[in-house]
Amino acid sequence: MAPARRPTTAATRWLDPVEAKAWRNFIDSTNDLQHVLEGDVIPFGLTMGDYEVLVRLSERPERRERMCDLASELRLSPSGLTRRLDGLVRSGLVSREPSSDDRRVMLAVLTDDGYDLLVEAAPHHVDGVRKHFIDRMTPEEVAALATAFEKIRLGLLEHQEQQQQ
Amino acid sequence: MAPARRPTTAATRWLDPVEAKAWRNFIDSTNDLQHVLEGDVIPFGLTMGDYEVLVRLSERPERRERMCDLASELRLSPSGLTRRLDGLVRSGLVSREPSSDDRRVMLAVLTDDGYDLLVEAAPHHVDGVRKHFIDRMTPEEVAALATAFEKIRLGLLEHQEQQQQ
DNA sequence: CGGCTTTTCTTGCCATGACAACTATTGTAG
DNA sequence: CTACAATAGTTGTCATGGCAAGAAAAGCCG
Repeated sequence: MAPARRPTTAATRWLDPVEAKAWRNFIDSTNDLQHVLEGDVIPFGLTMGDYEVLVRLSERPERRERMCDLASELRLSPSGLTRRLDGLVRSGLVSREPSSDDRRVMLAVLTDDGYDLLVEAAPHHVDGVRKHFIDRMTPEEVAALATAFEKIRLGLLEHQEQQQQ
Repeated sequence: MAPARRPTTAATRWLDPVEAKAWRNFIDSTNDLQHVLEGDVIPFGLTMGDYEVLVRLSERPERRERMCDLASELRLSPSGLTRRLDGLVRSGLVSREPSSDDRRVMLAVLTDDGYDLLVEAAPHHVDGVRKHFIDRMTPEEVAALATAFEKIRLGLLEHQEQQQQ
């Protein structure tokens, strides 16, 4: 997005109309989508953030994962994850367990209650994803989007690795 | 996203592999993209939220807009926008001006300083959008994405209008 | 005109999450 | 083996932003 009146001296390649439309529609959709999907998990007493934690843990062997790995998957800072887990532990959906390998490490473990709630909530979440996202597109568009965002994701990953050095 | 072991009784149409990939790549990209683009405007003392305010105002006639309209464009609550403007007003990039038409209304006005800073920052932002988003895709993918997200956006808009009734 | 509702914005209070500082543990180099 | 560095997690403090309540203005209806 650019200011309405553009500097004439810039060497920047501005977005053409199609590119601008892609970008703006993407931004707006992302925002609205997050809000709408939030509504699908509220009846289960969850935020989308909570839900994401349960999903990621459910995908791990033994339904457990190191805090730092979970944090980077969820794009949360270490402290952010600590506090998110505080809430989930209070509700009994997740428990903390010290690792036997490395005594610095704390494992987040999905409890049976957490798993049951996830199984209950997931259909509603997926219905929402279908209704507002997947089923709005043609299968060709879905496929194009999958490959496009795969490239975007990998590009971002590379960029972040470079930054760390 | 679904739990790793799925309920066998569900009537939900789960996501097939391509759909799941599209969804997950979209989610992850969105998160990372926001973080990266944030970095492009930090050198100008801005957050992406601030930057968005400046952009929207710059696109309006007279570079001014009613608070409530701006809030809904930016997907911010009224109070959220009030506080965001507090910061921008303090930095002198935006000023508040009561409307002469309707004395309830407060107009947010982009100052000359705000406009100048936007003009300075925009090339860097657009470079980032190109590098990490637009230029990662083929032109066909960009076009497909523009139409796909157009439909998604309109679908969400409809849904939100229905909810309001 | 007089009251009732609606709209617009602001403020109090709260949840989320980031950064920096700190502790504890592990890895590494001399 | 001992120091030093790197890693993992928690806590204090702060900024962001949402909801509910309130104030002020506008619209509507009898």
